Amino acid sequence: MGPQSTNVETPRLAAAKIGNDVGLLLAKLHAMGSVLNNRALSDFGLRERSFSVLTLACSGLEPTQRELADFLSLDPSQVVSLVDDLEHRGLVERAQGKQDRRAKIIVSTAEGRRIHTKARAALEVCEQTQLAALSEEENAQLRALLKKALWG
Amino acid sequence: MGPQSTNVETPRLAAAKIGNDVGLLLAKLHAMGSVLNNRALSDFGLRERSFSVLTLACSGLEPTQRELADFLSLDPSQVVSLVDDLEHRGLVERAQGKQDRRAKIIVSTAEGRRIHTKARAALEVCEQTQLAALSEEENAQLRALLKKALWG
DNA sequence: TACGGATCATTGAAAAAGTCAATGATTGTT
DNA sequence: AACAATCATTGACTTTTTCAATGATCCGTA
Repeated sequence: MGPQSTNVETPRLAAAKIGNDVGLLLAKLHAMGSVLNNRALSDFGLRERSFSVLTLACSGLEPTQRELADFLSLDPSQVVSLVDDLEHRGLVERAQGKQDRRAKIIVSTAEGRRIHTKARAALEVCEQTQLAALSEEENAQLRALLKKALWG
Repeated sequence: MGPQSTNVETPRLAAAKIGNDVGLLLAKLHAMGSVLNNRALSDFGLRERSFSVLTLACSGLEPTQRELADFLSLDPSQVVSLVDDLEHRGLVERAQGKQDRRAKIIVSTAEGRRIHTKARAALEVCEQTQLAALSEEENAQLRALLKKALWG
């Protein structure tokens, strides 16, 4: 089955003290979610990565590619590929930076926003599936803790 | 800066509603942690993956390679490579499965346990760094939520 | 103003990781 | 005994990641 599996049986190995390793817990939960997310996003020709870029492009924050790279923890060259793809499909556009002419600002097209809205709805179903074991309150708590860990 | 960066400045993009996307939050925190972890583990010739395998090998749970693959969300062929590497360096050994002679049980050597203890200590420093923004209680809470989300 | 070092997007090459199908040994089931 | 299923392994293949080099542009400083 491999990395794609969504098998959620409780493995006896969870007993190992590795089950307290935050790094591994994050990796596992992320891996599990990625499978679900990418599966759902494939209906829109998107993957987690390109969806994230599209989301930022739709945010109105007018991110530069450098900012996208920083925020998404990607190499700048990876952002080039992702934006290339989205641009070819008419979902985003490169605009010239306002203060800095080296920078390119990524903005969504109307079609991009249309796709994004639908994809986002599909993803919310995935999140519910992924965090089904958590109550609504715990769900919010998890989000808050992750955000706090990231940005204080 | 790319995926390697440990720059933790609060980016203005965090304002985007993507900041509520659990998948992205997990990806980011995981990516950030991986950089720190792999950097620390390189002193021992390990990476996150091989450390995880070593941890399970040291756990006394006598995991088979198949169990390692399932638990770590890896393809079985990836486990072969990881165990090959650890075995060549004398940190683990392949033992014959007890009920099933097809399966190989991965057990640690004395040297493996020695390295693991030291590596584990180094990783705990990383975790503290990564989760510096969280209180001790929140830290435990995060672990608990992640574990609950994974296996209820 | 002009120089010099730094930053941006981009390219392309190289390394690493992930995916997948096929295989021999072994298991459990009919 | 025969059959399908499972385990570890191999090898081919694709994708992702990493890294250095490049031209354009920005900024600080002389």
